[in-house]
Amino acid sequence: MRSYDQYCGLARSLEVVGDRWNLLIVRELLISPARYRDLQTGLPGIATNLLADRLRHLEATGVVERRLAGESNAVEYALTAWGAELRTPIEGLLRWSLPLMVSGPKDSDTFRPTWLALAIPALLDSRATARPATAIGLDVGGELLQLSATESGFEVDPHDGRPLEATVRADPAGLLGLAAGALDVDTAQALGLVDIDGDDAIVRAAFAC
Amino acid sequence: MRSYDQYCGLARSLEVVGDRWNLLIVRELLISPARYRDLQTGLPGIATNLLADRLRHLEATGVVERRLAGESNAVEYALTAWGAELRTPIEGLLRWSLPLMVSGPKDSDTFRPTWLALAIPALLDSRATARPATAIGLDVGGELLQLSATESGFEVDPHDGRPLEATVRADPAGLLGLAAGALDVDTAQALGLVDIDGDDAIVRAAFAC
DNA sequence: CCGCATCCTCATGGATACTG
DNA sequence: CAGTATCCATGAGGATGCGG
Repeated sequence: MRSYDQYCGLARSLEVVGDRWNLLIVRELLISPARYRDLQTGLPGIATNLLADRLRHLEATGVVERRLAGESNAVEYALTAWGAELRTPIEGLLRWSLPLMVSGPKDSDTFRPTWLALAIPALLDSRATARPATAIGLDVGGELLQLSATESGFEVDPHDGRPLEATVRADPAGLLGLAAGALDVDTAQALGLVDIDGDDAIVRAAFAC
Repeated sequence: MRSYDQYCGLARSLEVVGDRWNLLIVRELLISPARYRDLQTGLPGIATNLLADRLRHLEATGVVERRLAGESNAVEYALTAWGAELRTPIEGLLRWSLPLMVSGPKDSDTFRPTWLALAIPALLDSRATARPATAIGLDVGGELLQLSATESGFEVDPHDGRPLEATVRADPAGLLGLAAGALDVDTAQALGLVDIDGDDAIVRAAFAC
């Protein structure tokens, strides 16, 4: 990134994360630390030279940490504490993007259920008042995720095998609509966007907050 | 901007505002609607073909509105309601950028006092508890701005001529440090970063919230 | 003047192949 | 697996032109 040469926080932020792919790499690492190969598959379409380039830049600027993890001293990338603070502006953009998402995926779009691990909490937290202590399974695209309420907000993680109070088989766009409050459970069911297994009062409570 | 082809709100946001200069154009328009020429001077370094290109794109995507204003039917650009909602993620990036700003401006950096109209409220509001009803003058780079507390948060605008309770002549980096709480008034004065004219208790109260 | 459009050059991005 | 190297396509930057 060529410098903007402006003494402005936004310009300086963009010199660090404004280049193409940078924020999407941060997105992947906010979901979880990852290997080089994981990043390639989580970022369909990125050229390998660009990924290497961006990772070097993000490491040099203090956003990303490169470390050797595990038995085999495998290369692993993770966010630094400062890099993880990008969660807030990214959640802001996720909320802002809602009008762009309601139309659903294009045919050419790839979709990874793990991306919901950022979007659902961002949408729910922005309107949360009561927080039921709930663990709900989200079966989206065949992958089972787990929505749970914590003290600090909502979390979506890979299902860890613990018993779930209900399971929602859902279409990605429908799930976002529910999380944003743009859609209620009855309508979503009527439209065939979600299919609830178990007590749907639990699901209603979680998405009605 | 070439599409990322991902059904992810962040990716779709970036397809709208992720290209170089886009968010800086939004910054200028968050400060105030502007003419083409105003944007050129507020965005030093932008090529005129790029500015025209970006404005077309932002208009086509519904972020910016182009309208004819004033006597002479002069072309004016302003944010749409949706575009103005970018204030939240931009404020997030402004807060995130603080570690990049404490070192002060480079020699090659340009600086425009109006940029503080976004940064100061973003930094103050993130830690605001009590809000004194204060109108403080900010004399930075020779331009007089006015910091005032409203119900919804802090505002920085061009000085409108009304009486000020105090005036702070300040260095940009010092002012950001004060707003972020990284610097207190005594230290800033001792370092010669700020020079207070009038009752400095007012200034202390405003920046200590 | 203002609000762009055109032209040209050079830096960056993208796709693919290849390597320690 | 974790990247480099290479080559081509695209986009950025700067200068200039031009109608209103």
